[in-house]
Amino acid sequence: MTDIEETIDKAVGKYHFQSSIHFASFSEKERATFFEKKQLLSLKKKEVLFEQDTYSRGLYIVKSGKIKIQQLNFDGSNQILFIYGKGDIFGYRNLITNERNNVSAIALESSAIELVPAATFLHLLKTSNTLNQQLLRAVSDEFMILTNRINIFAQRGIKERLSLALLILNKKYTGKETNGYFAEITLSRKDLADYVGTSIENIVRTIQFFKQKKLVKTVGKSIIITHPENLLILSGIYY
Amino acid sequence: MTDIEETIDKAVGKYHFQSSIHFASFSEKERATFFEKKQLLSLKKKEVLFEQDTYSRGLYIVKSGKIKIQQLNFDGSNQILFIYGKGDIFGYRNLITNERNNVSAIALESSAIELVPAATFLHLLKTSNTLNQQLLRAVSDEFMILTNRINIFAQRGIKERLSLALLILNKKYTGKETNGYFAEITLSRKDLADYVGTSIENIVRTIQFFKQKKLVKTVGKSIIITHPENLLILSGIYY
DNA sequence: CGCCGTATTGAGCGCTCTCAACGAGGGTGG
DNA sequence: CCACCCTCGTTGAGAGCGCTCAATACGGCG
Repeated sequence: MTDIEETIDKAVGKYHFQSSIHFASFSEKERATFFEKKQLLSLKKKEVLFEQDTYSRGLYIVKSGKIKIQQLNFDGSNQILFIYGKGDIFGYRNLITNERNNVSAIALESSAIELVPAATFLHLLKTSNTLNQQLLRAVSDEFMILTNRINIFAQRGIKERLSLALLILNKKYTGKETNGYFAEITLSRKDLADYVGTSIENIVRTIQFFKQKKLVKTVGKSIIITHPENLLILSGIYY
Repeated sequence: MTDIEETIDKAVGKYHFQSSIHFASFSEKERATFFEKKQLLSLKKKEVLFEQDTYSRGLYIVKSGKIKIQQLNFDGSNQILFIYGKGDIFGYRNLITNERNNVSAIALESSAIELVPAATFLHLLKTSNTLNQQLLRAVSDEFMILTNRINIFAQRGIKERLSLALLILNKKYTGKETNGYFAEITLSRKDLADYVGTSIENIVRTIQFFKQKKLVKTVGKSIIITHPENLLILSGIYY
């Protein structure tokens, strides 16, 4: 990774997280209990993993694919809050607080998900201080990132928000199948709009603008960043 | 409290939190250790409790007064993320993650703050599973609230955001010195603007609009909600 | 009284949203 | 194989919202 790429990663890292648990620090017994009753779920594109206002079935771990976490409003508008990829862990916070989900989870592409049932998770939470400490650290970190994101949504315009969104998505969509640092972002215009918090038309126009400025290129419907350093400047999170 | 007030409280409750620890569930020894080295800080209006980019001195508990938590951007814009009042606990998340503060804390009025030093807190965190569990539950709850707020900032206009902000502030500013449910919100226009994420002029004009619609009245510089139920409808979080 | 910080009002521009129409591409059924 | 449909993306135009600059009012304090 080049210096520029590291700089970008560090700056963008304040606005998204990879939720995970270090199972290495678990005892052998804890790890065994954790995975004892796990189930493997297989989701097709657009399939719903869980619905808003339901209780969580357990803790989910993404083995492959991508899951969008979104919140639907009364007026029909929709906000995508997170996009989870391989290794990400979610769905457990509502178990801890014993509240209904305030979001839905839907597969963006074919995905394989591991489910640790609620009973297993809650039992281990009572007995394992390691798990408590790990989760506390993870959620605290994520809390900080959410505050940073509120700042962005409250203060920045669409160009800036889309710039940042694309830089985040570049990381989410990077994988061994893509060419080094630059990923092919295959999110639909609608999903992008819901992620950035604007209309589809605005997304399309802003992408055209980025193309004119040679910041990105498009291949079919997907987007590839060509000059992340300029996109970073445009995002307003770095100077 | 009337039915309407309860409805409002429930709806608005999804967008702000009262951070706290139930010391009752601590053992006598834990409680003693926790407060063993506490310090009492006294802050004047506008005095800085801690600065962005510094390490946290410890965990803060508000005994009286109000503290704003804000994040300053490169371009000079400022976002108020939270306003803490009596009983609120903060400043500890950065201790857990061992990162610098991503926000500053500044007194909105004369405030008394209890400081539990970092060493004490971190020591107890290692040994007390009760503390871990309590904090994990608190931060998980707050996480959910932040996601709800991101949705608001991403999707809603100024009228809606200010409506919600005033309803939240009404709760924060309610106290035994005020008349029942309706509080006198004394936040300055600048702070309101930084809280809602807009300009001072926009805040002033929107307040004028609210006054015309008989939703609020102003007494000097402070704002008093007169028809919270209509403000709630206007906020778009309830139908 | 004069000063300073804060609040208010006005005007104009630019951004963003909405409505509407058109284009491209993939899938399905005749 | 072609015609049709459906979904998704793109483009255009106009209205409204929100931002910025600038000027004026208000209120507390020295």
